Amino acid sequence: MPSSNQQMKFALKSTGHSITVPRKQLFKTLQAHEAQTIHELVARCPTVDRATIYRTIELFEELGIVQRLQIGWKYQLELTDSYVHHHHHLVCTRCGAIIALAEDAELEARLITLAATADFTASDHQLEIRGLCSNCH
Amino acid sequence: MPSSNQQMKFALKSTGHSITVPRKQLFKTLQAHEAQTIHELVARCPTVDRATIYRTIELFEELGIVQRLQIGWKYQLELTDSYVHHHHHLVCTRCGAIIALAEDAELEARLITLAATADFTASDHQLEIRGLCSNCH
DNA sequence: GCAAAAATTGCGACTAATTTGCAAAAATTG
DNA sequence: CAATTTTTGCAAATTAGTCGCAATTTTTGC
Repeated sequence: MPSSNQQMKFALKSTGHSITVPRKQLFKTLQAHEAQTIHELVARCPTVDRATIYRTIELFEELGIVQRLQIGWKYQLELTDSYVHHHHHLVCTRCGAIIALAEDAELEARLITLAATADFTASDHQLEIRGLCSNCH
Repeated sequence: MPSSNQQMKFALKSTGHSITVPRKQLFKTLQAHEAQTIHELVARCPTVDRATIYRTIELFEELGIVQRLQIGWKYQLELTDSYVHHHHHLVCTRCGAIIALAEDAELEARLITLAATADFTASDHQLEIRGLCSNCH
């Protein structure tokens, strides 16, 4: 099984892109956190220029490596299902915690079926559940 | 049953806010479209100042009247479940169409159960399914 | 309805976020 | 390794979002 690192390199190579230091750096940072804002990413990669970060995120999105989530006021970035285990998010509306929720076969199956009723071929999805976490009950 | 218009007015009044022309205007525009970016909203409400739009959206979010979705590159605004029937979104990755998908009891029930297993009290959720619409198959 | 009080808006200035052009640097090719 | 192609960093330019404040609109209590 290819490591997600090799997978990322293949995604770049196979589409004619180079494997560069900033790209590896950003990928590593993305792996290190469940979800993060662009601002956090910029802060965590001090050696990479802001413009490069924007450009790389855009490329990673096109290649299906990262996706954006709207959680609260600003969007957050995280690796897609191809790079981390598919999961959903529990967002505590009181303390702001973001908790990963493992995928559930029953739920996923229902999704596909539903989409199909609208003659829609689902390839991917994203679910956010808001509420109160155990600490904030 | 109160019209969603009356509901919006009550939400403002009961929290000590005024009912103003710009607020009614924005609400009406939000009702007229499934989801729209701030930019579209600004363009569709030429008589309302940009700053007022941002302030109103912020207020509407606090009052639970609108919510943001991250679809594609920029966030989109839409009325919350209290104002339009609860639903989810099918987003076509080819043509960009956003299709509303009616809620499904089985799905909703599963969500609550899942959240509960993480000792999380769900109050609200948002689901986006990406894929290809019937026209783009 | 009307005048006073309170809340909101529009405007202009301002700060933050994102994009772009381009020469220099790094990666890829053979 | 030299030539070619792709990226990067930097600075400048846009675009998005915020803020202070005087003018205007809403609301309140007759």
